[in-house]
Amino acid sequence: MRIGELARRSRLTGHTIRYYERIGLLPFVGRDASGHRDYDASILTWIGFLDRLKTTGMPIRTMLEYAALRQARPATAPDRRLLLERHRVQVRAHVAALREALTVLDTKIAGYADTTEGMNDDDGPAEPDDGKPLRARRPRAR
Amino acid sequence: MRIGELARRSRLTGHTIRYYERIGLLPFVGRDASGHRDYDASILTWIGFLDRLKTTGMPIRTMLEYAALRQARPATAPDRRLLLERHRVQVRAHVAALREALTVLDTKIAGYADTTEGMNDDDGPAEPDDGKPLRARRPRAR
DNA sequence: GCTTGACTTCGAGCACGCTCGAAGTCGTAG
DNA sequence: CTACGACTTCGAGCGTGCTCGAAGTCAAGC
Repeated sequence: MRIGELARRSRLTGHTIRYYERIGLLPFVGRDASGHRDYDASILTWIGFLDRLKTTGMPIRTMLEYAALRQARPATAPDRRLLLERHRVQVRAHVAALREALTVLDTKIAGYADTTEGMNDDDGPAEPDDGKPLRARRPRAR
Repeated sequence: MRIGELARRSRLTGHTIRYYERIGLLPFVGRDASGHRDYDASILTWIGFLDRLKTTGMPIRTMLEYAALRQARPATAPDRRLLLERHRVQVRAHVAALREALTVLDTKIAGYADTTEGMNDDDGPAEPDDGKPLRARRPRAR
């Protein structure tokens, strides 16, 4: 399979596939007689998994770690497992945050419920402020 | 309240607060005698709401739309409602995608379950490929 | 009077994840 | 022989959302 077909089937662009190869997310695949990338269908499984990881917000840098462990073949399984487990914790937290935010959204929308008549134009009362932070600050690693 | 205190209480940085004001996400607030921004505690409610929207992945550009409707005071309530409802649809879809990806993650991790002994080093069999796309392609508007 | 620290404005820079175009090669169809 | 379309490499550019530093002002405490 050449890059064009893989692009169609993976719903990535050729450009993105080459980019992924460049950064090491996709293996450096062999070229055919004309110098074109020649993919095995099994690559779709890997891309599919990467896509899931992407969906869950895993940064490329972490996918690279995982990919590297996979490359460094044998017994890196425990490391990979740990990596995924750690990520799962974050995803679950993210889902929880989303669900909470969704209920806020629901409430807000409900507040606009009959507002065709112009009520509730104030986006809710100012909450009594307890001085507590709105959410945890996450300083960025540098 | 000056910007420092607001920063602490909102868990934003002063820089970010000024940035938000610059782009119109926060109102242009009055300055005190020394030229310092002077905030009312009610701003925390707005920032808190923005934070929820951010959590749900709403792009700033959309928050700006909402903010603009809020400014353009009276009867924009139906528009704001519509905006939030549309966003809610997307958030729900995102949550669904996350949950699905989570089960994939669960399966993967389960596959590594007893891999302390070195089994399952292959990240799963290549799926029989049906030629169907992995997920919908979303061309970017330009 | 001087230092300190919290603020001000302004504009540049950064991290991330692509996205795209230029210029060239290759193989097949007409 | 030519045109085409699909590919190749390379490197620059972009959209998003901050992040940061420089240079200056101001008020309070010593």
